[in-house]
Amino acid sequence: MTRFAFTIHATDGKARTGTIAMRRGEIRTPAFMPVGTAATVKAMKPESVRATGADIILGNTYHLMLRPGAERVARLGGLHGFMNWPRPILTDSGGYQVMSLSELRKITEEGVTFASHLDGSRHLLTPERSMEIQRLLGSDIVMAFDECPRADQPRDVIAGSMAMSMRWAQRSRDAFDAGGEHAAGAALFGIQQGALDEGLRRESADALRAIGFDGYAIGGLAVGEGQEAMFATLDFAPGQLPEDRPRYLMGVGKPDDLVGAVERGVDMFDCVLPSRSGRNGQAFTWQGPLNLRNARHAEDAGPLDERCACLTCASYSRAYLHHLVKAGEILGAMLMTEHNLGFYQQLMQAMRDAIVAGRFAAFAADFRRDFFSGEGRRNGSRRLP
RNA sequence: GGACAGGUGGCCGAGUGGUUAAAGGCAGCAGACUGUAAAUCUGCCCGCGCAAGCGUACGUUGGUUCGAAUCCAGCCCUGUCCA
Repeated sequence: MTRFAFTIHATDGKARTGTIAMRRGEIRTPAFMPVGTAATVKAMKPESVRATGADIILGNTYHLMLRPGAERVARLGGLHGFMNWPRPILTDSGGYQVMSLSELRKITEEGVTFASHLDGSRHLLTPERSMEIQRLLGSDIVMAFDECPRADQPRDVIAGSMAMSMRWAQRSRDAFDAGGEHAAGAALFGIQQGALDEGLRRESADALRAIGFDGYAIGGLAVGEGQEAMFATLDFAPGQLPEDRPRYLMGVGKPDDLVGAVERGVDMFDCVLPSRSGRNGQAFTWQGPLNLRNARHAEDAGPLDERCACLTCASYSRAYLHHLVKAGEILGAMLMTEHNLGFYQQLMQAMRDAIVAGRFAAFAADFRRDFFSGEGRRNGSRRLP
């Protein structure tokens, strides 16, 4: 059985398309991975997530260790069976929560102590414990435990944080490798840090390369620096990482972020945006984002997007979705999430096709023209008679 | 017919002499959301004005007072109970 094999099928400029073969299934790249933090992609059944075209989803170490608990998931046979998602799962290490729950944690060289956001109880997360939790969950792609610092920190703070994350990367590697049977079937990704600084990114990449990982993530971006700064960093960061390994830009992003990042050599993405925005009434379309709460959709009988092949667009009007969203109906969140995740997967497929066809630049230009046309915001595609 | 209770901005509902264009909630109108403490959060929400400000406004009419949504009187209306 293939543990982990990344094959690049075609390249176009810096953009690449390929597949990652793993025991639980194949991942087409560039890939978008829906986020299922608490063993669920919110508002979606796993079958529906798969139907959108997702090959892999995320789970989260911090959230699952608090509830229902990693050992409990292990006793129940692992995360895949527990949540009925038989395909690959990537688990984040809890590194992001070091930032997002900053008011509830304390960092030392040993690890991070969190006060649970659920009941205030204290929990120590170390590289070793993070690896153990991800093993208990049965993760297919395990992420090294890192610190994801905010973007607005001084350079020496970023440098110190990055250096510690690299030491934690080595400890993650060692702990993962001691995982026996699980390590024989799963992959481990290292995470590059260094914020927007090319030199720090280089140091981080070299440190990770020396340790050796199955894939390399670019962390610490999309944390408030803005798209221009993120792209400026992505102009060099992917190239610092091994060319024959997948590059995963963590936590990104908006549709135009994805296109710009693929253009710069990124292979994998995850983001809560399509699922969260869906629950909050925002739909992504080829013509840009739509806020379905807006009154102008109230009598629009057309679909969210004429070009979208998702199940929501096949059967439900903007008018109906507007009603559901305004009324706070659960179905609104479900249909909107299904559309957004479907749209993201169609975007990824379109990028893969464009790379194979050797016309990625043209695709990106067309995409931006339409996405920023404002058509999506302007008016409905069809009116009630 | 009588006795109580009450009439506040689209709705519900605080306020009970001045700092009240009037709390708060809902509805409405927009905006945000990027390795998920989020089916969440933020702003606007009487009219005119960019603003300062001006004009209207707490059932209604009149009165007390320097000043009233707040006190007094008449009237109108609503609810509950009694006949």
